[in-house]
Amino acid sequence: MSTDYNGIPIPTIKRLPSYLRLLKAYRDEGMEMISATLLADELGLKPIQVRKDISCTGIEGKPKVGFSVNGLIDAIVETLGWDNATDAILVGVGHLGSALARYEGFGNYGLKIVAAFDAEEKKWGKKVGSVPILNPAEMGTYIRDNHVNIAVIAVPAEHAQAVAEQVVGYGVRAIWNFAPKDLKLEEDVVVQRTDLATSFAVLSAQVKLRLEQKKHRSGSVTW
Amino acid sequence: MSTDYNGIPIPTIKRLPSYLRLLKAYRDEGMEMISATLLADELGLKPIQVRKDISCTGIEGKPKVGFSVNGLIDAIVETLGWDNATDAILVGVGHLGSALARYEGFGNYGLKIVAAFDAEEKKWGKKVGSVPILNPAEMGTYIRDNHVNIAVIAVPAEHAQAVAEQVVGYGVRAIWNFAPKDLKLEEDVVVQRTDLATSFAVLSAQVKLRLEQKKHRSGSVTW
DNA sequence: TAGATTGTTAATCGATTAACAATC
DNA sequence: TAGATTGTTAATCGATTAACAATC
Repeated sequence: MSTDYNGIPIPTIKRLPSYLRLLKAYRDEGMEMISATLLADELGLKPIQVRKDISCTGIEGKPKVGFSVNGLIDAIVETLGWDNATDAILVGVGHLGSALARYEGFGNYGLKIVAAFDAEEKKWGKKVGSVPILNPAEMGTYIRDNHVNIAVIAVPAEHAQAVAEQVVGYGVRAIWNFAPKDLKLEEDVVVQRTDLATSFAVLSAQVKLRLEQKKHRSGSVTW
Repeated sequence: MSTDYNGIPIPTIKRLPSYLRLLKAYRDEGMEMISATLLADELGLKPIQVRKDISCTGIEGKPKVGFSVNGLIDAIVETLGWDNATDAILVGVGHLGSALARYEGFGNYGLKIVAAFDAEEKKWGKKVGSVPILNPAEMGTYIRDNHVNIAVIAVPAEHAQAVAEQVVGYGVRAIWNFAPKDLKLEEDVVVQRTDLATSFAVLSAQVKLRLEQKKHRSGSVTW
């Protein structure tokens, strides 16, 4: 009975949104079936990897034909839990927070930012995009009354930990953290950090590596 | 001679910025030596992993004492190639692009956005933060004259591929792509995608898994 | 039918983790 | 000295990839 199921591999989960985007584009072009081979080619992946990923969604294909585009779309959406929209609050309406509040793509992910909170009094009562900005003092009431489970944190790094603890105290179970700060929270709170530094680190390290390789090569033989 | 060196493991690279942030904070508090144990504890990692990561930077520690805080900071900065600032251009000054242009943290990563380009004529000549917004027609000249190697792309998904090809044509060697689109480019162009969908996918999948586990548990035995 | 594509099982690869000797 | 911490070498774990039979 101790299945100890850890869900779908995280690398697979990270690729699912790319499949989904592509599939929706193909669907809009009227395509009904699609092969893993084509998806792989389009995304620069190996067909076998795409098939493995797809198998995680529980969808089965037909040899020689491929997979149902609509079937795959539904399966991925369901696998990611993007089928029913989840309400979330945003904390911190600075430059980044504003951009997030105005971002229209969240609907595709089943995410809806229903309210924003900011420490600056002059913002209270205003809106960012279609999202009302409220006084943080109302946060607890809001979270409890609206059964909000997810908080998007876009406050300065030095306030992130405190804000996180606060919203968790009010009942939030998952945090999407845009502040450059590693949060320490109870085990059972899901935290996902989206960090520009981390992302850029991979880019710069690769650029550096390329430069060194080029140097090495030109230093030895030219071919 | 065929070392076939692939550089530092990507998971390690992704953790380096967290170490760096923490180390800088400790340095500012006057700490001179730090142990992998403490770093690990602070970030919720295992000491052995921190030691392995640190060893990738080439820094050596002293048994019982730990590592030099300043030495580690320098080594990480150097490993990531964040030691000398790189000029980059930003393409696309929408909500997200504006937030990126105004972001003050890039200095810490050795990244400097020196110019922005946007298709909207009314933005030309204006500034976003301290970054001038220019006519995309000038992009080629700008990139070549200023030897720009990195482009940050924050245009709508449907234009991302075309913009990427364009800047690469002008000499850009690395692209930080914020558009929800997988770019197909020559092998030797470094591309890093920072995608809200991907990030959120991991969060939602984990939330979904937790809910299912909770359901299972309450369905069977309570313990 | 022949050939492309699927799904499964096994092999490989790389990162994490464990064990432990070296050392300040 | 004793004990904490390092660095290395080996074991484990998990994801990717390969091989191949099944099938439309």
